[in-house]
Amino acid sequence: MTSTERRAGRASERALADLREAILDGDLPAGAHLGEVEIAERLGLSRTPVREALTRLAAEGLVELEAHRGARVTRFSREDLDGIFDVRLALEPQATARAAAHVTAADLAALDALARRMQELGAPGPDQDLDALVGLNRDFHARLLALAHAPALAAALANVVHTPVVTRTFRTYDPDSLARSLAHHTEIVAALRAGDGDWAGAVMRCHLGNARAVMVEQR
Amino acid sequence: MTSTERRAGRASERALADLREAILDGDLPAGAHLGEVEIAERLGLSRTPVREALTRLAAEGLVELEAHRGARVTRFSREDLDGIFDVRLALEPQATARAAAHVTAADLAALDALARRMQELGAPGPDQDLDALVGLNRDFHARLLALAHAPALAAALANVVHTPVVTRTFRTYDPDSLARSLAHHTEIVAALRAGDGDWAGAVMRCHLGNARAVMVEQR
DNA sequence: GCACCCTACGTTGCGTACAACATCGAACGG
DNA sequence: CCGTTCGATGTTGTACGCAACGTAGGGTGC
Repeated sequence: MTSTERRAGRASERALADLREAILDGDLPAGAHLGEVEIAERLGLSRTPVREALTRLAAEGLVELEAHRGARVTRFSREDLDGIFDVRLALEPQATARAAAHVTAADLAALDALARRMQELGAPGPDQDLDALVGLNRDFHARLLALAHAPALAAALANVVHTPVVTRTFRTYDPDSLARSLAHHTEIVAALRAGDGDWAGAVMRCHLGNARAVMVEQR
Repeated sequence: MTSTERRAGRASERALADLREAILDGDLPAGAHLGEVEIAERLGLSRTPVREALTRLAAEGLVELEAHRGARVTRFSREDLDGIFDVRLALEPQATARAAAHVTAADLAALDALARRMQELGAPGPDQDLDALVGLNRDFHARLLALAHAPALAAALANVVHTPVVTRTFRTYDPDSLARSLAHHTEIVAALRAGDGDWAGAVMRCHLGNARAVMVEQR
């Protein structure tokens, strides 16, 4: 999600995407040790592109590098998480409000489809699939952020909101909080359709407040 | 290339610090082309650590990498600058307000010294030294940010507020704006001394508004 | 038995060589 | 004379080898 995706022939790029995906999906748990040689062999590359990928992941904050002791997937404490929500609350409502000025009919349709699908998958019952929500949620927020047309704002968020934490915790939502969260998405779409940025921003603020409560309680 | 040079610290760290300083101080102007070999030879290193430094600078947004075409110092448009101020306005006042809760007498003394020195150096007359303000200003804001004890907030700002732009523009302040700006620093110290975070945050908001006006007008 | 040192190992950090790619210039053909 | 193509050249991208560093384990001295 960084703005510097344009470099590096396939190898380094692939290592970066692969590692990021593995971390975000939880295949590499927090605190896991990442050896350069191990990763390189697993991807069929040399250490060089792997090393570059790790450097960039470290800049994003997804991994931590210790001198001569390798890389570890970053661990987040409750305080870290709280600080992250402070930043999100300061920036994401503003971004959402701005999105109202740029949103097109096609964007609305796409966001609406995502929101509705999430409500289907999140509804209690045999068809409930909390894991599938993860990707959809990421997509929804990413689209919203892009619609703000505020690159600096997006960059600030991207380097702090390490979605692995937020992403993998849908299972920890209690039924009421989950229902609220999914309803917020739908309400945001409604607000954007009405062209009311203030409304959309306010809903996002609710959305984050609700999420923060779940996260903080969980730990 | 001698073994004594290497002892000073990790090569890539030095390359990173050196390059960042050169960009922030304007020795490397915006848009300047950065060749890996050229930098490597200038620093007496191989391309490897230089390359790592460039990768990290790209993640910070200070340079842009184009595939097989090298790195360039990032150029900022007026829109970019405006977006950066949006982020600063969303985060820095909050950070300043939080600093009030953690500030110690020693911190206050250091901040006060910085603010007073800046007022001396900024005052019109033969002793005026606008260039010296640059470093002091960076230091002041960095200390303030650290006092907030909010790592996520600091990280979000660090990856967006590319001070090169802000830093080198003290010469473009008109006398009134400059006087206001320096007075704000002093007032922030006063607010912190009074333990009034709201006041401190409000001053920071003024400070940024004033700076934004200067920047936007300038371009 | 305990503490300390010292050695052996695995890891990262850096240097160097080679390959792939992009750009620019000149020669050729229309 | 202009456009196109092919080669020359410089750059970045990748692989690999060596050295430095940190760590752990065994051995020795007390």
